[in-house]
Amino acid sequence: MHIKDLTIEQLEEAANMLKAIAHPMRIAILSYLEDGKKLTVTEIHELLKIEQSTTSHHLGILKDKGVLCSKREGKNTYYFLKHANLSNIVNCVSKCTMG
Amino acid sequence: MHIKDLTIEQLEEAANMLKAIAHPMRIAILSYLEDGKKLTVTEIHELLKIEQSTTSHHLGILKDKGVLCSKREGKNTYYFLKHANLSNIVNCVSKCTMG
DNA sequence: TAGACAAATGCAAATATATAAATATATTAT
DNA sequence: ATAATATATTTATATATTTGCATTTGTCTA
Repeated sequence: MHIKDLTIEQLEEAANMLKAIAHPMRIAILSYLEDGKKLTVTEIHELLKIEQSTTSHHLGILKDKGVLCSKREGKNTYYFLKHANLSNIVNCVSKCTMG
Repeated sequence: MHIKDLTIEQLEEAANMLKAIAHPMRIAILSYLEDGKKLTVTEIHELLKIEQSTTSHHLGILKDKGVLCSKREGKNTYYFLKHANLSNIVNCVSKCTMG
């Protein structure tokens, strides 16, 4: 199956995933979740120096659009990449901006 | 240099590129521009069956954000990928939605 | 069960985006 | 110069997104 054969629904799903990623803070979040790393909301909120609720909101968007998964452990909720190869997207677009 | 070392400006540039791509019609446009292919506005407008002005608008966004380049030849303007590896982004996200 | 900590949600204001219709500009041919 | 074709821009309306504050929900521990 080839990209050109995607239905409008599949194009929309792909667009929604990319739209979820297409935000400076959310790209930063993904960059911290490479190699199967799992981080809590608080850890990300402190790493990025943004509000807890804003962090939670961003994570919710990424989860809702199928980019991240979450797993509750006690008081904490760990977030991690749903598909390892999603790091490629961030790597690829980063490369375009870095060089 | 690693992704995590991106400045806020670079994160924003990367986000702007992804935001430009993150639209069903614009993903479809990129899928037609694989392998260095060059297409005119009219060709894309007919392939995608969307308004000419809408097509031009989408192409303008992709060009403005550094995803596409354009080259005028007579009456026609040909659009093509700025970086070949940008196809990877579309391929990657497509794979996630296809299966 | 009360208190502390972690995360998620509802809300509102500011900002950004999408679409199409109408119009404008650029290029070629007659 | 004028007409025809290809693109681009302007404009307006509708819709979506971002952010932080305040609040709520969930979980553990004393």
